[in-house]
Amino acid sequence: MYRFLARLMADRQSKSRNAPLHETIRRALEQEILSGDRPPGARLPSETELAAQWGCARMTAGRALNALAQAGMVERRRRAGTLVARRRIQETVLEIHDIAAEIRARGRVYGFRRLERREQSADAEGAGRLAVEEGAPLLAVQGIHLADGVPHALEDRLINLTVAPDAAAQAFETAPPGGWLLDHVPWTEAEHEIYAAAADPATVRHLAIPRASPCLVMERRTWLASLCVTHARLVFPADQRRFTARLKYPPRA
Amino acid sequence: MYRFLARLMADRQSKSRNAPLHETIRRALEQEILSGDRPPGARLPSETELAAQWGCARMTAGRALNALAQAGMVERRRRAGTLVARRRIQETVLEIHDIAAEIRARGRVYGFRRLERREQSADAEGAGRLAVEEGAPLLAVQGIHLADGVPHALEDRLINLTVAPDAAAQAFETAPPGGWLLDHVPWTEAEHEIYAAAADPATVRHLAIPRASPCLVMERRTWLASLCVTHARLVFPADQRRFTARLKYPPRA
DNA sequence: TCCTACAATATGTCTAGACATATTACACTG
DNA sequence: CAGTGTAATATGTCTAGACATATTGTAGGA
Repeated sequence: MYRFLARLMADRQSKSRNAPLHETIRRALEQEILSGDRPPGARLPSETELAAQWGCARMTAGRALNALAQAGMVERRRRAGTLVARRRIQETVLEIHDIAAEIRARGRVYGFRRLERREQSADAEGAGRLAVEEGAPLLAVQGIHLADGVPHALEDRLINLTVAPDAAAQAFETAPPGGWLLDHVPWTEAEHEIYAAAADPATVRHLAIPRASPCLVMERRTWLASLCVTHARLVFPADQRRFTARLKYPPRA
Repeated sequence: MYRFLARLMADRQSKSRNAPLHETIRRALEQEILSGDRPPGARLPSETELAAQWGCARMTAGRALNALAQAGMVERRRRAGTLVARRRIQETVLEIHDIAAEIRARGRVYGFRRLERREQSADAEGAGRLAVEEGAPLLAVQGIHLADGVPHALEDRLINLTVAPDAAAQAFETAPPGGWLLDHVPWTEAEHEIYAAAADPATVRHLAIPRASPCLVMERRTWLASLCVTHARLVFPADQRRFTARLKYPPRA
């Protein structure tokens, strides 16, 4: 009833005339929080109060508050109300692309050269990297990613053949295992680790870089439910790769 | 009407008896997508169809679909319907905490020692780092973060005094600028950059590490609307820091 | 044949209710 | 004074409608 009234009120108070009401309310609250009017720990109006203020249904107000909660800006607790969040984890979104895509995006020609391929039973190291029992069948692949024919990264990969038996039929001679795995083996979880390290002798040789020069290492472990599918260690010479991330959301001012 | 009926149906089909219906529907659809039953590009049932299938209101079905859309698993377009997403950017969430918090979380004592503090006009380098005009008033602070008294990271920071004039009154002798800024200057956006580099002579001296040893560098730029508030460069010896990230969401199987 | 108008469709937004449930404040009791 | 039971409160979930709007397929016209 009187739907147009709520819309009118919204229009009067918002800059962008076409934004939906819940978005307008969300922005208004966000503004109050960012400006410092509502410091951390402060209580926002209840859904009922907001609904009255904006002349809308409770659900519309709730939607705005839920959006803020999902962004981590506020915390909602029954009976206690909606509180401006205290803890400010800087949650940042890192977009990790395929190496091939990354190289091509920079206008360079991508290539892959396999160094080694070995089917084996998991030794202690392999078992640890893949979180499987010792003796489980593994496929170990080592290769180099090339940009314009120049070594760009060294890849050291283990594949759990119990989970991905089809991988045993692949040579991975000129195409890296990463792409094939993505296309053929489903996964539900992934862990990434990024750190710096000095190049070890093998890396120095394969990437043709100075002895002990700094490298950026990325390790990725992929899971299908509770089973580890694959573990990859990618070593980039320091000047070849950096990770950039934009903020996901302003947690507070 | 017959609210209990929808609940009954939901209970029959879901494992966790107490999950809300929209969550149950979301999980069911997610399952179909992850299992490959609905490959990328495939169409999910429309809200109306889902509502009929589950015996619920259209809004409840829509909520489930919206959750999937927000997670990037599906794409929703009017008239076209809800399609399983194609593009698979590996969006990973990196949680970047305060250094002090990070150190204390490992049960070590945190400390900070200021090395240098200089108010100055932006030179070419500073102007570039803060994206301000040359000559703008800046505050440059250099210091060391300590864990149990041992150097843990070298911080090199620039603060835009035009945006954060109060910073000029701070000494930052034993407390790093980062914490103060977070508490006193609002910001709306942040950029992070992570890369490896060899330690330069100054870093070697301050951190007491071997010459040219590998370091992990994090640069952070913080913005308030369109104005850059501060730029920080944190240099960690390779063994002192690594970034770990968990997958945000399974983009697909 | 190409272009346009129109109808069908699916999502987007919103309402005004309802009951469910966790949490808190407070009064009451031992 | 400490513990307990209870009522109030705010969120959580859901319904059965409504109108809005973007997009697509199709039929008809130039």
